[in-house]
Amino acid sequence: MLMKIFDLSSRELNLLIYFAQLRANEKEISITTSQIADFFKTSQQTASRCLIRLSKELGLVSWRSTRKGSFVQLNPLGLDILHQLRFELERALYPDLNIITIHGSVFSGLGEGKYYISRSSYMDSFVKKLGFKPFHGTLNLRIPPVDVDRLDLIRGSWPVIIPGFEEGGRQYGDVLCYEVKIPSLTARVAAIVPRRSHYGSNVLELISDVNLREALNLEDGSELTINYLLNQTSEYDK
Amino acid sequence: MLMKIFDLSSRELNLLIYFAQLRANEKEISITTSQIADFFKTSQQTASRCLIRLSKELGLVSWRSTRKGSFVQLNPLGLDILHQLRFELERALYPDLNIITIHGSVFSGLGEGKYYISRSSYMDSFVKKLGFKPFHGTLNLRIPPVDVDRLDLIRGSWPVIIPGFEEGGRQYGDVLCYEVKIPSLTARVAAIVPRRSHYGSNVLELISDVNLREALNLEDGSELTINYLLNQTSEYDK
DNA sequence: ATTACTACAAGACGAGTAA
DNA sequence: TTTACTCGTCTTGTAGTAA
Repeated sequence: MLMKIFDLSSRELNLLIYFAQLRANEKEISITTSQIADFFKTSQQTASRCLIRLSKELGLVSWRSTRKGSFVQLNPLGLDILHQLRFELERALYPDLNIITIHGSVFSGLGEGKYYISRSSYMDSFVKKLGFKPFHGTLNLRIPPVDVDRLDLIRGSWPVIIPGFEEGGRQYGDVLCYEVKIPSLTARVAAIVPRRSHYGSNVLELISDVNLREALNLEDGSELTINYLLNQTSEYDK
Repeated sequence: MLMKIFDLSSRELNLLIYFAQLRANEKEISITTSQIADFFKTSQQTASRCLIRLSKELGLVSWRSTRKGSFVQLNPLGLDILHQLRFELERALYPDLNIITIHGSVFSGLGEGKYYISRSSYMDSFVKKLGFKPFHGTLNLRIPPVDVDRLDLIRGSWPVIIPGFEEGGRQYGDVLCYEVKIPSLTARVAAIVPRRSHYGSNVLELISDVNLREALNLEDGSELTINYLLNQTSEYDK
């Protein structure tokens, strides 16, 4: 489950930041509870308890402890919290930023997106949560490096969550959507991040109530601009 | 006094973010404690106490309450907290960012900086805290808009604090310094932000143990590049 | 409506300590 | 050395309510 920054104490939040600064999102790092306690000027017991809660209760870090020390790694949900915080902070410090524009170039995927979104359980949720029935296909966009930072900012915002399900013994995960606009197109469009917390990735899938390839006369390599509005009534506070 | 993000509870931090998103750093906003309580899914009483602590105890917001509601404005120290958080978060999410480069163009000030830094009490602190005796003058730099964002990032880091004092019935405030490097110059250099929390401002004063104008052969309008190293042993945890 | 007090409940913290 | 338990204390949140 996606978690919100409100649900964390200041110390837990700061601990996630501390771990990320030590590159604990890339690899497991070695640390002791006393080191953490020293850094936060608190007791070793509190540091230990904090670590237990972050891993067992909240699932934000992977963690194993031995008699000689602890080993910690941020997991995707933990990184997600930090990106949420970044998003809220950017909105706080730059309230004039109302729109995030990113560019992408169209490319053909393996048709996986098409297969996934056409599962009826997903389809029903799309209609219910986004208010439109997607065309049975997705448009893949590759985002240039210079725009990935802004894409991560979008990922840090609270998504429309299309819940996962199980079908035929197979697990289908939650799908995270962000409603976007394509300039001079009235159609409803949403960007899909198929797997949770793929920060730094440079691909995006678009769904729409129309066939975007036809409507915009796109082919592989075509450039496309999408806009994300920051101050739309968000599901953040629900 | 400058405050650290560790000293705030999660709710206080989130409340500052919330206020800033409502543009409470520019102008006083009208809000009720029940609205805050709803937003954070807590009680009206807790919201009230939180507000009291943020204003009376911590001095991070200006606040007046009436029988009909409250009026809140972020003060510079509150904004400062958010920039500190942004700095730590950027270091967390982009740990490869080790150096911040900003450009500036030299201009002549009114000689105020020279007057200020040559107060003996400041001078003594410079030697003690920075480890060098500044040349009796400052170099003014004007930062182009595109680099102001990075300048704010530097301002969000924990500064070397040169304490203020009183002399002849006049108050001299704390001076905040950030040690920087000028490429291909071995001299010690520090950037000064004369007044606290001037986020968004586009000027900077440099002090150094040498006369920078002479050493670099600078005149008004000359371009200068300065580097700020992120992972220098920081005073952050002191 | 509001804000914010008091009183009590729930939760967090740290000292001591076992493993 | 570690981690992490128990337990007493202190802090923080909420309900009721006054202004």
